[in-house]
Amino acid sequence: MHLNKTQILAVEESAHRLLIIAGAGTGKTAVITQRIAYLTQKKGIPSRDILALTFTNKAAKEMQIRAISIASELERTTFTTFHSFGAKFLREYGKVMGLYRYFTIYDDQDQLALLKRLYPSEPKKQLLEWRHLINKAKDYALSLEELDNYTHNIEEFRAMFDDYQQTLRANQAVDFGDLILLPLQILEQYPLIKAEQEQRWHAILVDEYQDTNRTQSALLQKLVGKATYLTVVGDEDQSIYAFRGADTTAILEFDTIFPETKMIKLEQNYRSHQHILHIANYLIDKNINRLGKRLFTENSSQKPVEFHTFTDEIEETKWIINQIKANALYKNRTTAILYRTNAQSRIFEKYLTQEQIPYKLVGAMRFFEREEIKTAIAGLTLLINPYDTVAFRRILTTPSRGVGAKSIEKIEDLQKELKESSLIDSAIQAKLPSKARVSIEKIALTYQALQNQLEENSPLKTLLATLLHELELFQHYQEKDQEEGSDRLENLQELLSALSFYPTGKDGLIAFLESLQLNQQPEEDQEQTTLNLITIHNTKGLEYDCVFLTGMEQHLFPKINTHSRNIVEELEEERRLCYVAITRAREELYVTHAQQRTLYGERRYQQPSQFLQEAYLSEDVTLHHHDVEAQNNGDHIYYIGRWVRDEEYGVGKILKTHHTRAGHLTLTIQFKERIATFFPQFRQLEPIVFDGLEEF
DNA sequence: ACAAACTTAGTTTTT
DNA sequence: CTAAGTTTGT
Repeated sequence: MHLNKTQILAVEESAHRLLIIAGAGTGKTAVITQRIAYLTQKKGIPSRDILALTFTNKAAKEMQIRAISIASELERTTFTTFHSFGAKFLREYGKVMGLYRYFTIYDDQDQLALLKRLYPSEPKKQLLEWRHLINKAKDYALSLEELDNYTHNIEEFRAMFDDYQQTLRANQAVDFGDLILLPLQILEQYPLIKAEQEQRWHAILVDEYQDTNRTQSALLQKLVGKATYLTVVGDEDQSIYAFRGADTTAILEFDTIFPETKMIKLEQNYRSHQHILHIANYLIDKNINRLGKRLFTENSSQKPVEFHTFTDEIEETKWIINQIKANALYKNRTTAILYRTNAQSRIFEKYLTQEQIPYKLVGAMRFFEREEIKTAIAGLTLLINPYDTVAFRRILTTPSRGVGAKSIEKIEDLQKELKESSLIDSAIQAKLPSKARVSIEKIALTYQALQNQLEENSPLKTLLATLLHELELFQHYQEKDQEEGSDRLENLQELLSALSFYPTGKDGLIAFLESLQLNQQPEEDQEQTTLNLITIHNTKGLEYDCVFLTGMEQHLFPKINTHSRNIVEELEEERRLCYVAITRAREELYVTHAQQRTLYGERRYQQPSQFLQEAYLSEDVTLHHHDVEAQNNGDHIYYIGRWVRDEEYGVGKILKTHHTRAGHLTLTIQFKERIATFFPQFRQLEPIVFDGLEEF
């Protein structure tokens, strides 16, 4: 691996606090992995005392593989996500917070299910808001007093929060927020554990630091001792998860949190060619809130970036697919069609299927979020966490077993009274309608048998197969598959085979469940597939030879909630998102928009995205029209003195027409309020005929 | 307790 | 337009 001068500086920096600002495609993974190797080899830090934290399991795995390929002793280094780290920490130290080793991890769905059970009559909107506030409180480590500022009904919210928290604990469950917050609280409250942890890690490296939330940042501070080498790598321009609690102040103010920080910027990009990088730089420069950097490349200029205008989304799709067909000759080339919202993938799927072109739809529905998988997981969870009411409820109600809301409430109430008794034991003792009673007894018997199997160390695969069979889940989902033509049974089969890689017994099962709850299941490599359909958010960290950035239309991208208080901040985040999209491309970039599009079953006129204007640099971009009318008339529809109506500025008169060096038309127009110059195809502009009206 | 009819709201989502 | 959620009827 050849490193440039700056990269070497970053790898060998001896400061204990190092902030590496690494722009897109500047080789940050190479730098982190090389630095880990350097720390072990030159600074004498044992490889097992190094902790590398990432946000996704994929990134952790990738980093681990690369590190080990540099130095095999790095297989002892811990590469993990913040959340897995938290989970592991809690399995070890959670006891002080009343958590047993077998606790369950609740995802967003489970959280909502729990809230819904606590407050069955509250409208969904309220529950969603509460969940949002709960997560916010945990992500930002807010005190209850601070939290009061976020809600109108303080009393009600506090009571709800208490309820929620107590139920979580009674269930022996934690949510994602707890995975970070509880370790932080343990470190705050137990100085002995803190002292132990400070010694534990001699070096900590954090990837994608721009995505840390406040709690993660606070946890990091607790793990870092004076002698710890702390290295964080990030890029504020690629922070696209603010809406989920990521807080760029962590990276922007890193040096105030950790004094005597050395900052190194990696600005040489090895991924994209010059035209692509130019427009990316030009666009992101419109953001105010950044540390500021300018990527450059020595990659020679190739094909300019192409901007394409279509009459509607069908034309857009057809053209893109033709383009892909034409380029199919190049093998080993990766291509991606990017869009802002998942719904946009549909039309591409439709036409690609029609043309029989294979593609991969990335990240639409995650494996472990599928209903049948969640049910199977619930079944297994109940086996090791007999207090998990969310899992219990799922098992009791899928398939329909004659056990309804009333019965479940009775069982849970009884369980609360009996305290130590498991939910299933409580169910046996509860007074229930006969139909429910029969179902419960069957379930109890099944669990008795499974419990035995688990203790006898039967293979987990056999165990799950028994569970699915005895609880009639195989049958249930087979029927569903026939009804709706789904592949649920197939997914269950996949789950079974995944299970065969885990050791037997409780520990194996805990490990398996945790890997599912934290989305650690291996997935195939997206970049290997030739054609990918993917949302821009999902492309972070990925790169493609050829990128189609589609649906570049105002209100679709940027997509901004008009009720929002921080429109400016949201717009900046959208701009960063666009920056991420552009910088995914290695060789070819096509940016497309349609003038009309059907959204929510309604035909709408779409204005071109403001980002088209903001990224347009005439020497790097060529413009293309696929509008039949405009092509026929050429430039003739716009001439000096002609009146036009612009969607934003209203009516105006063309003062000047001009052709750029690249041959594109610009118009200078006198509007009522101002004079403006722009490319007509970037605006919703139409020539108008006046009946002798010269005045505005 | 469950299924069928009706209403309603539509970003992005690493863990 | 659709998918998901709510209400209504058996």
